Amino acid sequence: MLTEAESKSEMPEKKRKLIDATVGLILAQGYNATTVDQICQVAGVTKGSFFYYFANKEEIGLAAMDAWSAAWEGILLAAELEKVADPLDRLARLFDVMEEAYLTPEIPSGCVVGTVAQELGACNRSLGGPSEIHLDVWAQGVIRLLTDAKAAHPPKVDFDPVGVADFMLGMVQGTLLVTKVRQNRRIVPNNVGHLRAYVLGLFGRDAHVPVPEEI
Amino acid sequence: MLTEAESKSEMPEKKRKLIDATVGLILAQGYNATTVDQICQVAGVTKGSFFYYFANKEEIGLAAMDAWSAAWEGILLAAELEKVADPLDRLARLFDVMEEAYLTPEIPSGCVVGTVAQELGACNRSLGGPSEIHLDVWAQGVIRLLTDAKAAHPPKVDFDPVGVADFMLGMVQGTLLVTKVRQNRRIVPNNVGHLRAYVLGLFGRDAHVPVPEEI
Amino acid sequence: MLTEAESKSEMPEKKRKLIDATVGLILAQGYNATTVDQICQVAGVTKGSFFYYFANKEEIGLAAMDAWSAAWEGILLAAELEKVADPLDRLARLFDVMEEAYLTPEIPSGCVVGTVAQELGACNRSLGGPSEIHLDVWAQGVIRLLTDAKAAHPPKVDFDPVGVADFMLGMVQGTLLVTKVRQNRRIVPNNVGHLRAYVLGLFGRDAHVPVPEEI
Amino acid sequence: MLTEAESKSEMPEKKRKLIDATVGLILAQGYNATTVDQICQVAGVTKGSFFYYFANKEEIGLAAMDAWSAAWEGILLAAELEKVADPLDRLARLFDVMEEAYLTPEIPSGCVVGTVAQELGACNRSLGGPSEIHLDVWAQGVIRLLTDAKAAHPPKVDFDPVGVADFMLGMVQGTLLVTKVRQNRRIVPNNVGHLRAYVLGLFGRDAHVPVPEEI
DNA sequence: ACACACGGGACCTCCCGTTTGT
DNA sequence: ACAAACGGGAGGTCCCGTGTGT
Repeated sequence: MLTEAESKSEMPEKKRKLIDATVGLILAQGYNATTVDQICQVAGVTKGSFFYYFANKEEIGLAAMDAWSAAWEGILLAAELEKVADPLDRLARLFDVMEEAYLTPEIPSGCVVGTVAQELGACNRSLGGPSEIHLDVWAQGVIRLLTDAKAAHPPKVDFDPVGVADFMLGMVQGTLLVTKVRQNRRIVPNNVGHLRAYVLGLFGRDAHVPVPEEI
Repeated sequence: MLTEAESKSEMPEKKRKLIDATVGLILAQGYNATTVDQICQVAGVTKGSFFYYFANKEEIGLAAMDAWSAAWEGILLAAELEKVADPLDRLARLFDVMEEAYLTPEIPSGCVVGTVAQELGACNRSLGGPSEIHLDVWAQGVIRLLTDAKAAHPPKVDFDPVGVADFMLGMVQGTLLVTKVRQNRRIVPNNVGHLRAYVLGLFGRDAHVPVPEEI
Repeated sequence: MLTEAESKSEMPEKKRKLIDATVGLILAQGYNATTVDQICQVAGVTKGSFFYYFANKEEIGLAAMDAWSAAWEGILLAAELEKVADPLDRLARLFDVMEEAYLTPEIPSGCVVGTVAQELGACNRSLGGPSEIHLDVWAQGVIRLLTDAKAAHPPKVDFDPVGVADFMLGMVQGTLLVTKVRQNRRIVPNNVGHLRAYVLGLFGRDAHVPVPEEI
Repeated sequence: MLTEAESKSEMPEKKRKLIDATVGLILAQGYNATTVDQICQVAGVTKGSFFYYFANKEEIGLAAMDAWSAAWEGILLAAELEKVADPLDRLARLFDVMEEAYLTPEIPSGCVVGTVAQELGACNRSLGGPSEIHLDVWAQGVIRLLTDAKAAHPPKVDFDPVGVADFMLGMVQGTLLVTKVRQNRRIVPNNVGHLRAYVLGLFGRDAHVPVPEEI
């Protein structure tokens, strides 16, 4: 989603602060409960500026999702997945990156895209549509990894990369949702562990199934 | 959650209609976007009646979650899981029931509890707390099944029933979330299929991994 | 105001409780802030009963004022003013009775009639009118005392009993108002003391002017 | 109370109109019966503007009391009390100013502070507290006058300036209350007359006791 | 590029009074 | 005589977005 003419780095500071504030508020309260005034207050910016940069609340919702996806891409880039030679190792590395990212305290738990999808997916397509696309883009990345791995390592049982990617997407979103209500990230390593065990297991590669004493 | 003195069946009709309307609206738009006026209109009831039965919007939110959980328990009861002798078969049956339920067109897709949890879990504990409890109750039922199955059938690899139940909970919630944005239930059989394959696989029982041509 | 066919003593208990609750609530919060539901709750009665005994909220407001005036008459009766032979002594006794009554902790401070008069006097004559009459009835009683005293004891300076009664009425109402905000009755003896000193002074009778160390 | 950075003269016009409207409405109907919509309508301002200037109804209640007190200080300032050399003459002049002010038809009869005190003094301290303070400030001004007068003119009988100021405060508030329900100001000169006679009498100075034919 | 003032409508809540039934 | 259910509307608050000016 860095297709915008104006990438986040070369963005006016006020605009960036507004987006950052929106991301934080959506994670904390969801989209509907977040008000424009709140965003402005947290960003330390007046409403005049807000409506200069964004035509309406929806637009900053889109921008927040874009920023969120870009941040996630940044995490993957920083992980230098492409430097891992074997496609299956690359896939395995993805699970580690995910677990690490979702446990980093500096990154608020939750997912802006998933939150918007849950709240508006069914009733507001102008935001729900883009949220769906963001999720699909995420899934496509995973599909590519799975396909490459399949090409390099014939799986023990045949599977559809699309289906497994959807399975992983659901797992991730559900884990973040439960994490939010429980207000702790305890289940992250557990859920990612089981997911890794399953997916790598499809390739016949043994992965550790999480057991009580570890957690 | 049928512990209330007043079960849904012996409830005043208007109250029942209000709760039903709320369930539908929360599934469609989420909690925050649902207004009291909307609920009344859909239920065909006046606001005077609404506030006779519910002190405030939060209270009907709680009632909607209770009704939702009760409905799910009703589905499990109707499935007569307890009549399945072998605990592992019982567990296997659960996946079938889940898949069937999430695909029944009469039951709107999504989960009231999960929706409330996503929107309010982190910022409104008076609703977030109960939503968390509902999720935990669901998980506990699964934990029981897993424990019984473990007792009857030594698993191929050891696992923690609590962790696996959390994994399943996350999977279910995430699947419903993605289903909502995608506006179709195509991933339900896929995700439940993978989940079944993984969990039964822990017991060494082969389950069919979903493949493309089936979907 | 015992002209009602049904005096308070031979009143149904529920009706009496409703009136008592109303008196207390008006003293505590005023007329407008007092709701019918509140009255019912404090009285331990349902709304069905309320609207059986009173056509609307205004009517119980009138009844509360009547009850309040009746209670005050009861205090005067109990004080047996008429047994004091000398009219001026009778007048002097009135001040003592007032001071005592306004300091009795069991009697909530404030005046139902004055409160209604303040809130509705200018904009709701159906309650304001009767409140005015109640005040006038009080004043007339004082006028009688003053007139009798004047007849028996030629005053040092001539005065109009009506004017002095109004002065006393104003003083009493103002004192109760200030007492209410200050949330203590400290000024009661002070103000009644000055009032007594002035009125008795008109007759040349020395009355103690309140001084600091007493209070 | 002119300590606010923003005195009424340099206030946005809409804000001023809102306060003026509130003052008028509180005098006419009291605080509780006055609605925000009414205030806006009388002021010729929309609700959007109202809530731009005032966070809530309470806040404009405070502002109305401040404005009212400031207006009264303005009257005293205009009367140039401080130019009267003799402290006792100054005190005497205060009675004239009061009588004059309370009889000016342009100034609506009643007292915003007293009205709020009566309605909310006992049950809403966020408004009751400030109303109490306003009354105390008024009393303190009188205490100063009485103390100065005592220093310059040894009184005939000793008295406590604080007690006499409270007496005067009660008298004023009560008079305004009765004036409101009677819907005429006839008792103002009478009550102020008696009050002046009493207070000046404490200094041995003869003041005219109001007699019938004058009124 | 940004700040302030403003408009108007939606939303939750509450409250008075009525209706229906016993 | 009383209780429960209900109707409908008003009130306080909030919130998105617009205008005007600099």
